[in-house]
Amino acid sequence: MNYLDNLNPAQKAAVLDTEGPVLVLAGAGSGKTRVLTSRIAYLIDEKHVSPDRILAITFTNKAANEMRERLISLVGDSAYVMWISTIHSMCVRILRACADKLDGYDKNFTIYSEVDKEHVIKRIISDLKYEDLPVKEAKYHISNAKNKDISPDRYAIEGANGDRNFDKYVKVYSVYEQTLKKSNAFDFDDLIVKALHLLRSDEDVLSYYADKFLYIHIDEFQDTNSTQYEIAKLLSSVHNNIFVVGDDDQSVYGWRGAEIKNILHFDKDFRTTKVHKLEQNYRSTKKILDLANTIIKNNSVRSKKVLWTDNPDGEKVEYFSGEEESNEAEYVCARIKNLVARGYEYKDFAVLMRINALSRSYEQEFTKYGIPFKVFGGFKFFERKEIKDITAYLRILVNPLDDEAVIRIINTPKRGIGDKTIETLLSYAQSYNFSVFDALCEVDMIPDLAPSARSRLKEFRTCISSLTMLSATSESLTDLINEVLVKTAFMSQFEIDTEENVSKRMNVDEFRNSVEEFVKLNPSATLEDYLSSVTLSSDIDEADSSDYVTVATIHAVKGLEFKCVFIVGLDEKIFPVSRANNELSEMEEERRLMYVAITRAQERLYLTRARSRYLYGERQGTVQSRFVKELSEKLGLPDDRPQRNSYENDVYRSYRSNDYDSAPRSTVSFGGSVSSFAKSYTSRSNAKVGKAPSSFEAYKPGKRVRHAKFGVGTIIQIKGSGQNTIADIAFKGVGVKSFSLAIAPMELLD
DNA sequence: GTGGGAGACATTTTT
DNA sequence: TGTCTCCCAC
Repeated sequence: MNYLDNLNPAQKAAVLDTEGPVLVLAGAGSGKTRVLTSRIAYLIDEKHVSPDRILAITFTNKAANEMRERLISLVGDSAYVMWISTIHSMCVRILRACADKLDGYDKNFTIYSEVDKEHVIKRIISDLKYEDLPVKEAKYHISNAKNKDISPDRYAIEGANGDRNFDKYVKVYSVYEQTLKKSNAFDFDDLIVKALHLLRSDEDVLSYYADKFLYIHIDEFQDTNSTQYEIAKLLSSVHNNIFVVGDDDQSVYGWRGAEIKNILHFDKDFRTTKVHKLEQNYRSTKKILDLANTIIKNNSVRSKKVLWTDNPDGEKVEYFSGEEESNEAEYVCARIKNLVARGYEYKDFAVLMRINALSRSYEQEFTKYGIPFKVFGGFKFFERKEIKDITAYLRILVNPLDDEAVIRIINTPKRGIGDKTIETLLSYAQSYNFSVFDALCEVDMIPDLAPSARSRLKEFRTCISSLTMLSATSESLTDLINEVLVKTAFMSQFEIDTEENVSKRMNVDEFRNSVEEFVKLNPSATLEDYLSSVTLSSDIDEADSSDYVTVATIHAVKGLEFKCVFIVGLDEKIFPVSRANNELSEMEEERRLMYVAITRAQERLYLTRARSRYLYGERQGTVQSRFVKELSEKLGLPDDRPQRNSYENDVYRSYRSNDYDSAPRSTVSFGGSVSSFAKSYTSRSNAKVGKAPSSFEAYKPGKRVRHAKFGVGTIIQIKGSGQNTIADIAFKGVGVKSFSLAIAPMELLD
C-alpha cells in the first residue's frame, strides 16, 4: 500500500495498531492527519471494514471535508458513506433521527445560535426583573453547567461560588431550559448534552450506534470537554476500538469546557491503551521550531515531549515593533509585497491575532495596497441582522414552536406591531403555556389589544400561513426563499440608497447564492438540513484555495499551516489577553496559544507589535508581550531594556522615526524605500497632536508620478483627503493600482 | 408606534 | 470607534 510507504516508523506503528484503545500524542506538524486518514484507508483496504461502520470526529467542518476528500482519493466513493464530521454535526444527525425519544422534543428542532441564546436570556432576565444581571455572566453559568451535564437543580448546589447573584443565575438557567424545550430548540451545548442523554436513557438508540461504529476516531482530542468524552465512551462501549489523536500543548479551548485531563489521563480510563508518540515535525524550519519549543518549555502542566525536525535551519525570525497599529500593518504589507515579488503567492500568508478587534487595521492597509485578503473570525455572515431575519422566516416554517424566530420577525420588516402589542401577545402565550405562534392563531381571544394591533397581528399570521403552504408545495429551496422575500416585502426595508442599505441588499444576494450553492452540493437536503448547516458552520469552513492572505484569530486556524506567518499584536493585555492574569492555568493556555501560532509557520515567521493602539475610543500606550521577552534571546533582542508604557514617550520617539524596539534596522525594507516609511510616521504623529496634516493637493488626475516599484504612471482618480488621500494610478504593463499618498514610495513628476 | 439624538459602554477565543 | 439603550418629540 503506497500510503503506508510514506509514513515514518512511529506513524506506521500507530496506523497498524488498529485494535483496542489507542492514544496518539502528536506534536504540531507531525503528520497526525496523515496518520488518521492512512489508518482509515488501511481499515477499509486491508481489514475490509465496511465504511459505514467507521466514525471520524474532527474539530471543524473544513477538517471533515478535507479528510473526506483525501479518503475519496485513497479508497474511492465508498468514503461518502463514512461518518466524518464535527461532534456537533454528528449529534445533530443522531438527534434528527431520534430526538422524539427525548421527552418534549421533536425531530424538526431548531438550533439556537449564540445570538439567539443571548436574546432568550435577555428576555428572561427582564421578565424576572433581574435588571442588573449581566447577560454574559448568565451565559457563562448556563454553558458551564451544560458542559458538565449539570441540571439547574444540581447546579444550585454544586455550582455555588459565593457570588451574591448566584441564585438568580440558577433561576435564569432553569427558565432558559424550559423556554428552549417549549420552543423545541437546542443550543450548541444542548446538541452534545441531549445526545448524551438520549444515548444514556434509550437502550435501543445506544445499542444501535455503539454496535454500528466498529472503529471510532477523534482528532484534536485535547479540546474535548467532559460531555463529549462521555459520548465517545458510550459509542465505543461495544467494540472498544477508540483511536484518539491530540497534543496537550495545543489545548486552547479550556474556556469552552475542554478538559486537558481527558488526554493526559486517557490511559487511566481505558486500561489497555497503547500510546504512540509522534515527535518529528515535518512542517517548520529548525529556527521556527526552536522558538516553539522555547515558549512551551515555560509551561508546567504538560506531558514531556520535545519536537525535532530534519528540515533546514531556515530564515531568521523577525521581530518588529511599530509606532501605531497602522504602522504594524504597513510593515506586514511591505513584507508581503516584498515576498510576493520574490515568488510567494498571497495564499502563502497568514496574519494571526489573539482578538478579532485587531483585524481592522489589516483590512484598511491591505485594501490600500491592493493585497487580496479574507478575514476569518468575528462577525459571521449568517449572524448579520438581515440574514438572521430571513432565516428566522424559514425557521418558523420548519418549527412553528420557535418563539425566538417569531419574535424576531414579527415586526421585521416594519408592519406597525410595536413593543406594547408584542408584550401583550407574549404574556397571553405565557399564561396559557402556548407558543407565540399558537397565540397568534387566536388573536381575537387576547384581551387588551387595540383594534389596529389586532388586525396587524392577523395580517402577519396570514402571511406566515401562506408561506407555510408554499413551503409544502414549492419546488426548490431557492424558490421558497424568493417567495419569502416577495410575500414579506423584505427588501422594502432597504429601498433608500444609503451605503448601509446597499451592503444589506448585497448580503441578501449573497445569501441567495449560498442557498443555491448548497442545493447544488446537496440535492436531497431538506430545509432543516440547510438551517442546521448554516448554524453550525464556522467561517473558517468557508476558506478556499484562491489567492488571498488569511487574516484570522489563532483559534480559527488551529490545524492549518502557512508558509509565512505574522503573529501580530504581541502586547501585554492583548496577547496574553488581559483577563488571563489571574490564574496560572489561564496564562498557560495563552502560552499554548502562542505555541499553536508559532507552529502554524512553515518557512517564515514574523512577530510584531505596536507601541500604542486605539482601544475603547482612545489611544493608549502598550507594553511588550511577555512572550516576546521569553523569546528575546532566541530572537537576538537585547534583554532587560526598561519597558516604556507612556504614550508621551512614544510621540516623542516617533519624531526620531525609530521604528524598532530593539531589532536591527536593516531587517526591514519598505517597498524599497525606507525614507517614505519614516515619513509616514512623522506625518501621522503630526496629525495626532493637532497640527494640520500635510496635503496632497498637487496630486490631480492626469498628473504623472514615479513609483519606486512600478515606475512612471498616470493618476486616474483621487479619493479622500489629507492623510487618507488615495490615488488610483495607471502604470504601463501593470494596470491600475491604488495607493495611499501618505505612504506609497513615489514622487510627483509634473 | 416610530425615529432620532444623547449617553453609556465595550473587546477574548467558537462549535 | 461603533453599537446599544433610553428618552423624548412627532
